[in-house]
This record gives sequence, C-alpha cells and structure tokens, in this order.
Amino acid sequence: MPNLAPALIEWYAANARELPWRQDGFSAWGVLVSEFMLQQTPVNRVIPHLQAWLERWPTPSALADEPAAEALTQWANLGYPRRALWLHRAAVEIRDRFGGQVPSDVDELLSLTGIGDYTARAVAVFAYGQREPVVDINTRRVIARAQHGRSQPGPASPRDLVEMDALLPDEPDDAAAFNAATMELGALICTARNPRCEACPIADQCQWLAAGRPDTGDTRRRQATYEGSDRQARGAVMRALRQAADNALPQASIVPDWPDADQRERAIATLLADGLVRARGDVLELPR
DNA sequence: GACGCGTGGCC
DNA sequence: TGGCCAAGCGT
Repeated sequence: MPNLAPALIEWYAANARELPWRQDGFSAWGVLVSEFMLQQTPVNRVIPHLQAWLERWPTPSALADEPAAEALTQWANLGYPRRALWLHRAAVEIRDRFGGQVPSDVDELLSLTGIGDYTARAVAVFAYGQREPVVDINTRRVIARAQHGRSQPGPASPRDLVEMDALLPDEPDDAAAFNAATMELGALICTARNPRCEACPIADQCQWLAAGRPDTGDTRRRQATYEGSDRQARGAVMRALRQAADNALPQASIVPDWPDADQRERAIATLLADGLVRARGDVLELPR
C-alpha cells in the first residue's frame, strides 16, 4: 500500500487556501458553524454568511437563547434551511447538555442534531486536533482514483471511514494535516470534472492516472430537476416567510400566484412536518 | 442503499 | 442552454 501522506502534507503546506476557519484561534463553535454551512454549499458562498453569523452569535448559547426563526432568517438564501433549524437545535443541546462548550468527543458530537459522520469528525479534527478519519466527497474521490483507479467514488458507506482510517499517519497533527490536505486536493486539483493531474502531488501514485484516466462507469445519483419541483415551491414559501414582518403571513397570501396550487399546499404540508414552519390559526410563521 | 432536501455558478 | 456540481443529514 503506497503512503500518500507525505506528498499530500507537503503539498498542502505550500498550497492551502487561507480560509477563515483555518485561522489560528478560530473557535470550535466557528468550526462547527462553518461545517454546517459547508454541507453541500460551496466555500465562496459560505464565507460572508459565516462571518455575519459569528458576529451575531459568537457562542452556542447566544444562538440557543434566540428563537429558531432568527436562525432561519439569518440563514437567508444559503439553501437547505433545515440545516439552520438543526444548527439552532444543536446550539440548544450544547447549552443544555454540554455547558455551552462544543464537545470534542466524536460520540458526543454525533449525538447533536444535524451532525453526522463527516461533521462530527471534522469538528473533532479541525477544532480539537484529534486523530480521526474525515471523509467527505473530496476524500472519497481522491481515494477512488488514487487507490482504486476509478473515475468517481461510489455511494458513501461506513467502509469509507475504515479505509480513510487505514491511511492516517500515527501522529494526530500529521493525521489532521492529511485529512485537510486530502480534502483540499479534491477541491482544487482532483476535482469531479477536468481534474488537473499535471499539478497533482500524488500523480506518481495514482492508479486512475496510471490506467489512462478511464471512465469507469458513474454510479452517482442524478440530481432531480429543480425548476418546477416541490423543492422550488418550498424554497419560495420559506423566502416569503423570511421576508415577511414578524416572519408570519396569512396562508392565503403565501406565494399566491404559484403556478401549481396543489404543489404549494404540498410544500406547506411538508414544511410543517419538517418543523420549518408553524401554523397559528390561519397564519403561517417561522417557528419561535 | 436510496431518497428528499435549496441555491447559484459554471462550462 | 441545462445538466452538473458544491466540506451531508436524517429517514
């Protein structure tokens, strides 16, 4: 088994982007918030939202002491507003169960709402320097190519964690650098489309490149069309409530000219079920 | 394992 | 132009 870590760590030291959450002394809470925002959302869209969020709520308790509606409004157009709801719930849990301190233990992090295998280990590693495997789409793609000679990773699986763990250097600091470097390589060089293999520090160890970059048969899920979808309708409802006075509107005046009335009702019903909106008589509002 | 879930930029 | 893509999560 080739050892990818030395070349990746050296490359990262020279090529890592300067990102807010990589600054010295960036808080664990800041790392946690950044990881919530980065779930399925590009870095460049996250940065301004992250800074505004942390200025308003510098600690978990500061957020926990406000209603969820404030989190949903501050989340603005970042997308997947359930993340804002879950981040608010996690803040309440941190305040109530962990004395307001972001836990450093992976299992404790996993017990928080909205935190799964990736986010728990990202916080443990990047905020607390623990030796844990961090697996995201970038590391899975790098490993799929370098180790397995495949053009794209298969569906995410718990086995990915074991595989990444086996590649981890022994020293926690080296392991943290390896995690960050592998993610960064996937983000900058070993990208999903048009990878820049000529600039890759592990090109000489890459089975996919050695095999001539074959198209190995893509098993990734196709993304559903957004235009005309229920998701678009939900997004329109949430936008209307974010912008409304007191985050509340009579049901009849929520996106009243939406082209498909059944779809609008369906959107409201699922938003209610998800706890993203609440009914108060005839009025629909963000949860307080 | 597969699905539903936002939004915007890119080629 | 429109599909593809972006540091996933809970069910």
